[in-house]
Amino acid sequence: MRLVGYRPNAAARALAMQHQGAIGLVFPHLSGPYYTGVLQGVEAQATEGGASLVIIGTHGRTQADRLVRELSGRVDGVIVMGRTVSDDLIADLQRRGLPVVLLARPSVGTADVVRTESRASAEALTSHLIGHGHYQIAFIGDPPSSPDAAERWAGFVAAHRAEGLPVPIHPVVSAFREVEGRAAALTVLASPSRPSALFCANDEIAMGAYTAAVEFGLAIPSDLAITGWDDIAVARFLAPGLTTVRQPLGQIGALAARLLLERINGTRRKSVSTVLPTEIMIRSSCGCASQEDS
Amino acid sequence: MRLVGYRPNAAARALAMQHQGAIGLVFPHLSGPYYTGVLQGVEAQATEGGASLVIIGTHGRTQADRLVRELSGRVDGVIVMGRTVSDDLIADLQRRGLPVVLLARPSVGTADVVRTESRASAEALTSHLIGHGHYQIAFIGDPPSSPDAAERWAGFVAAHRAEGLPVPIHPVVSAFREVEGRAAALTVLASPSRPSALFCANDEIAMGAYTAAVEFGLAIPSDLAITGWDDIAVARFLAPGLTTVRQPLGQIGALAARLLLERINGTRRKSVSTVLPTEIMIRSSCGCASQEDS
DNA sequence: CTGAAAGCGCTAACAG
DNA sequence: CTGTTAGCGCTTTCAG
Repeated sequence: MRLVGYRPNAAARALAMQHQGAIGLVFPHLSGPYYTGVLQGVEAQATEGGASLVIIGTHGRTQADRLVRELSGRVDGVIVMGRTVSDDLIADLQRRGLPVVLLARPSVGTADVVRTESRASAEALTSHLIGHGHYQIAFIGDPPSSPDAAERWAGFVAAHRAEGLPVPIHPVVSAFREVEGRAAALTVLASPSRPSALFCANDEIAMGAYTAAVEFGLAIPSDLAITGWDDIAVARFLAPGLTTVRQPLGQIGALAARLLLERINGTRRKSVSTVLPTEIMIRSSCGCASQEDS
Repeated sequence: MRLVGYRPNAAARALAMQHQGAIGLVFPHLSGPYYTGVLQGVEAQATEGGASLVIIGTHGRTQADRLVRELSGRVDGVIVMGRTVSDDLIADLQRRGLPVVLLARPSVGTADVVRTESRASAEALTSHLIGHGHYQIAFIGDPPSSPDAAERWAGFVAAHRAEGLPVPIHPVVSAFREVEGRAAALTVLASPSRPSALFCANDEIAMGAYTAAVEFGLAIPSDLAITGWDDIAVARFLAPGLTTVRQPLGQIGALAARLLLERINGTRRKSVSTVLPTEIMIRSSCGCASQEDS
């Protein structure tokens, strides 16, 4: 049997070997550089490891659990990002013996976890703003919707406490999107107790805040200081340059994929939890003197 | 047999039904908003149509054909973007009866094709620059590497011809990336016959050109006019606002996915070729007076 | 060491 | 209308 052009049937092989040769990635949605940055890392490592990558966005759907359960049948393991599916589902997948890696998400059972340091950086960044003389800083974001946002909020609060300032009660709610960030910033800028600085939970919110500042005729950073999070590509192109916190997006995804593949290949048995470092990128929007952007 | 918690085995089902319940997407890479914008549209329509989405980036690999051939066994149809795999492979997939949709790529056989209008817009945009008094315009991009870039170059050349200007001989080569755009712009700005305008094949190249202009101490648009392509989110945040051409990224991807699903479901038999319209977004970098960005 | 046979878990065709 | 059986194409085991 030396038939040239013979193509093995993937489904038959998968059935016989009980092995799909594919991994799954579950994310909330794909808008913005954050998720796509992580996706890049996952994609690279998946093909590197000889596995296909099946992706699914939950888009806040209520039936996300059902979709992911269905997905789980066609893959050898799953990477779950943020607040996409219930803890129950994740526990269930593990119970069925499916390797699961959690990304930017609280741990469940024995699943491997990949996170980035958020709390200490948020505290340091907030202290930095306070050091610039800001005593009224608004936090724009939505902690309940995202574990990462929750940690940034915690660090934000901690800095106020450490500096002996009144502890902020609640954030100005905004999803991680530019339009919502603009709306939230407009609201807070119109309030009687207008803050002198905005701590935005990510760079897209910060972009919206820039727009809002322009609409209010406020100069950044003299009238209003702004900080972001993620250090997306545009951060250095904003005028003035956006002070923000860089996360190694590609590395996060790559690491998650590698951990998953190790579990699938049986290379590793004990679960690991990794926290990747972040880096505060000081530019001008926080009030620091303009300098060569890096 | 009313066992609760029964999970059908996807591989067995796929084998029995000769139907994978999945579609594939082949792209060169995921960097930048263009491909991820298209991906968003594909992802949304795939889950909408009840199909899983398997993605693969070729990253300029020489073995891209092999990878995609392997992928083709696990899906019911494939969307192929740009210059990722050989025409031979595409023809081969069709021969095996696999539905194929081509995206931003010349047609092969009976495959459905989704493209955006490029040539006429490029000609109009070039004429616009000429209308601003520019007689020395450099095209930065790499036509051979991308069918879209090739069309933009063709329109660029056509405009020179139509306006009775010397016809440009060749483009300044740069991949669709910011760093390469900056390098290409630096080269051309250092040349003795420095152009007064840069027609960049996409917005990321244009961003690199902005950086290069700053490094040369050139003011945009008075010393150097710049245009881009795609209208990515940051375009309006650049200072000055970037004049560019908007493509409906999400729609492109969504349409491709729908066409593929129609073929898979057998809803449609005759092949279609769609050209989606683009829109020139005039901001300030071309030399037009600053105005409210939209 | 080579070749036949028994699943893998499902669907679809077929009897009863 | 319900219950049984024969594949789907591969891997793996077991005889020969």
